[in-house]
Amino acid sequence: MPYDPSAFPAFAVTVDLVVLTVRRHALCALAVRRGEPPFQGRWALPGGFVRADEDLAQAAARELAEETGLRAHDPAVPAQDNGAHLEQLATYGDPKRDPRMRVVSVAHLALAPDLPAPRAGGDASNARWAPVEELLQPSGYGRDGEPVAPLAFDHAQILSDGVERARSKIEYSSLATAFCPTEFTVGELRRVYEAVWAVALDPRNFHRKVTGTPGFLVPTGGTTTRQGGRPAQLFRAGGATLLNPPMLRPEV
Amino acid sequence: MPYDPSAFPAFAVTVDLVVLTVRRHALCALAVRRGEPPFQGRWALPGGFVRADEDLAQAAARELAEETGLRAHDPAVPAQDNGAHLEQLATYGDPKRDPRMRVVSVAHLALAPDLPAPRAGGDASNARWAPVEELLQPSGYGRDGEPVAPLAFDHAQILSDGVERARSKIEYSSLATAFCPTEFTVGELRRVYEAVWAVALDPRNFHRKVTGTPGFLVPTGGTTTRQGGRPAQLFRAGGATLLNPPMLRPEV
DNA sequence: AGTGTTTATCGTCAGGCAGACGACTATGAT
DNA sequence: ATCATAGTCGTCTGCCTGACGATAAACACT
Repeated sequence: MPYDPSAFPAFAVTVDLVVLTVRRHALCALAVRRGEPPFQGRWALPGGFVRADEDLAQAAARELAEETGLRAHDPAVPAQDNGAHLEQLATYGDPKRDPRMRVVSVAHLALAPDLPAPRAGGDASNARWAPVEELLQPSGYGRDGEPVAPLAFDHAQILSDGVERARSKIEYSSLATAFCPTEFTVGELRRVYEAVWAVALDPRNFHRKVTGTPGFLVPTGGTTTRQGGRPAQLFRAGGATLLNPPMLRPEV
Repeated sequence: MPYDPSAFPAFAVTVDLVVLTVRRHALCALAVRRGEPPFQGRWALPGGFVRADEDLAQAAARELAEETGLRAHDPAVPAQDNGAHLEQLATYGDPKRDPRMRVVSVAHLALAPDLPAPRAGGDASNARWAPVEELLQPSGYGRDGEPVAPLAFDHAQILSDGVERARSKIEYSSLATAFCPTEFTVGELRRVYEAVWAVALDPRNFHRKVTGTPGFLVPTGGTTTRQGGRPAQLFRAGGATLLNPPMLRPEV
């Protein structure tokens, strides 16, 4: 298999981002409006070309920062604040996925706490958080009646894969805390699970499970009543990244 | 983000394969000897360029067939025989991973039953099954004293990721049957788990678990004594792809 | 033929964990 | 004061797992 540089076809390589957050009890993804053809005016996942001297993870972190202002968590520094979880998702390379040229896209998955407001290069009307069910419908409309689906290119497939990855990964890892602010309550964490899985969980069993798993949550000592009702203890994410035994997703 | 074709750097895109099998109670991977620089004479994972009109999965299936003669399972046809499991693993794109040029490699993971003999374009001396521990050592030597490690490029990292994927995936899926021939016994399946995880499992509890999981195994009616001892029932893989609850990997 | 070895298969028992759900606590709203 | 809301602690029951005893059916010896 010779590596003669003239013997292989040239590809463009991009990174596309599935950026997920939980807003108003719903799992939402970041979508940006396309400014030029093809799919001009349609919504798509944020993304862009990988630069010549850039690693794939670097490119994804750069795009994430450009679109949301979020810094990506360095996996080597688990106790870092104010950063989003970022991981490689999958790579999409159908020869016809972009009508103009051969583009291979390395999709990444980012999980972020609820953010003040989206921005896309400072232009708010060209970026939005939309519930994933809206984005994944064959033809979806947002609350303002504007069409938000289907997404451009194969981005519906990418988003679907990203959502499925997130849904399964919070089962056996502490990743759900990436959707929470630095300090959070057990109830807030439970509402994250309920939003991502779109199910209702028993508050008592959930409390027992997460507080009984060593290393998952560490109490900060403080309390809050920001959710109403009795004051709740505040926690922050512990060092444990794997949940064993896992949190079980209820059957249907 | 303009898509001007001159505005992006050109990449070469390859597929690399982690082909795993179980031989002589050990998890083995397919390695091929490099015929030209860089890393000439060293062992590497099989792989090659993605062609201009080819999907990534097609390219991986083609490389797999070229190197092993195996056809890849079509995931839409679960009851297919004589095919290997093939799935995308991850993508590696460090700018310096290939010293000559910018190469992005989409690694794939293939699981195959024990095969008669490896072949690399008909040249057996340039392909071999090697235990993954040998291939992953900082400097490993095969049973014949020939150095087999370290692998070329970043292939040790890719192999390590593939092995970890296989180890975790047989926990919660029926993927371990991909290492078995069409018909197999419970004991043979158990030896697959033991080889992949490098642990010893209790035959009685394992038998209870796999025969008690609906849809995992379907008896064919036949028996065999090819492992010695009391005749064992023959099974084939059932339709179930997910194991719930999962098979638990022992601690330690 | 008998004995040992190997592998397969069935059973038993105790501990751990999850689902269902009762009870109580501490806030803010009316 | 009363109610609604959310949080937290317990109890009970059933399922699953790990540890391990016992039996079954083949082959290899002697």
